[in-house]
Amino acid sequence: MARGPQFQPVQPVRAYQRIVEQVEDALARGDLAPGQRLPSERELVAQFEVSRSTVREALRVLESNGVVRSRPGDPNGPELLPFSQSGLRKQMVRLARVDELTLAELIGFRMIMDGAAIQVASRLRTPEQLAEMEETLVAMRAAIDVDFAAFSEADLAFHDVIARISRNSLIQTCNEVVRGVVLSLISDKIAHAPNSRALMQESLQHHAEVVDAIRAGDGHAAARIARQNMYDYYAGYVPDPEQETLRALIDD
Amino acid sequence: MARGPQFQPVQPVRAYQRIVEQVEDALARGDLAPGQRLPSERELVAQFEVSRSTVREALRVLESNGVVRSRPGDPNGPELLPFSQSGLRKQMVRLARVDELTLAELIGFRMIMDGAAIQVASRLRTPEQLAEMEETLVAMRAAIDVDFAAFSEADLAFHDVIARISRNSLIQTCNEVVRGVVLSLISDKIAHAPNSRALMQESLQHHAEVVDAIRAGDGHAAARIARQNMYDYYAGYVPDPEQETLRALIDD
DNA sequence: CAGCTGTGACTGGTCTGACCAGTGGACTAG
DNA sequence: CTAGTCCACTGGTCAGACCAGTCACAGCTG
Repeated sequence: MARGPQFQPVQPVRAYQRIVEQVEDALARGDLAPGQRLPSERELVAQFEVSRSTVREALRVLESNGVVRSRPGDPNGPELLPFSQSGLRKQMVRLARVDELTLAELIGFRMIMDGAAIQVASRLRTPEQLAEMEETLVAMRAAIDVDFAAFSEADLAFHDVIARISRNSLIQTCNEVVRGVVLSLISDKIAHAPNSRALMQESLQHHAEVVDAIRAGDGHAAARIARQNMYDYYAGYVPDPEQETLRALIDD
Repeated sequence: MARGPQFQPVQPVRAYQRIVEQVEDALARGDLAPGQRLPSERELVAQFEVSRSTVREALRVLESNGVVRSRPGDPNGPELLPFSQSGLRKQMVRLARVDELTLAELIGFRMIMDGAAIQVASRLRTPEQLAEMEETLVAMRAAIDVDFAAFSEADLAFHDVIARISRNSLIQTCNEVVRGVVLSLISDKIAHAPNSRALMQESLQHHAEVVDAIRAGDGHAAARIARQNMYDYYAGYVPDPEQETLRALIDD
């Protein structure tokens, strides 16, 4: 069993892929920057010396990856977009939809992420950021009198602040994405629950306790309360056997 | 300020986008499954009643998202792929390349996720699964004498077992993806470090301690050791100011 | 002079039709 | 039943065309 050179499977490189690579490389090198424009399709045809179909396929790929945006009629050509996490978000949504994640997995994930973020935040937060958190609490209280959508939005703002304080945008993105998926699965049930107002009030109460713990600098307690809150909030929609797995996440 | 109906900005929907949507929806609904084949491009032209350019642009988008793969000459048509992490990875790498994600964020994310998974695993693990973990330790020890790549692979197997025990495939996937991204960023430096062998040995030692703690049922300690290990392993590659943020993650 | 408007060059979106190299299943010869 | 040949069909690429829409600008209006 002589161990020869490690050959790689070779697949043909399509013309449009090379265009994509060239654009992305130029972007990574800084030769192109977000906000700038790409030449028009017909101009690219001339520069790359390929047909318009090929150029367009490359542009479609770039567009789907959130690198550029083409608008018909724009004389300035396709726009190079600022880097955003929307592509990452799209992929995660796909993961959630295709991989048949259970609600329990999604909620468990959030319990972990949100708990961790809160724990870190309670250590790193400045007084100003604490005040910011308290403002979002006020907004949540006001939103209860509007409707569930408003409350949900205010809740999102709260978690946003937390994630920002924890200085980890990856946590923030993952949290937002998973939160969105969870809500898309069960927001109807929650909104139409007869006791939805009571649920919101309880959730607000829990959030306030979290902030109290953060103010006291007890990240441990803050995280635990947050996980408990999430469990109380969502566990009812999870099948019994999986509830136990979730309960294992509450304590630490 | 009458609050009328909430209008949304309307952007034209391209024909190829609708094709992408239809395919993805069919996939999400289960009407299409990975492994199956899509009709040939010319057949799709007939079904969607659009031109081949449009069909092809849709296929390029799907291909770039990791949904299908087209091979020239294949009479069976484009293949529907199982979900893979490559899309997620690609997006993260993209963000990491332009500093939208820092190494510290990626590592912090792993510390949290891996720690949480280990904590849950120490509660849910069966004796058989504990044995499985110990096997991966043996494999890691053996791999030290081969090279860094082998060690890295064995390390991956360890974390795989952990994630599986924690019964949360979302954690598992995220962990693997981020791990891959981190390695792609710094594996060179680690592999060529003069003390790479010592690093591997130390890492193995830490892993063994984690397993010990899991065996003892002390998930708390296990998670802490795991985070400490990850910090020791990677912190050297992180700029000083961000190291502090990471240290905040170690304790709980 | 400022402001509005009409116009036209040009954009991206889509379509048609064509050619090529390569694939793989069916068919054939052994 | 196997080994080899062949060809229908595939995806990749190209060329050229039309359309609706956009934006910059020239020219008109006040």
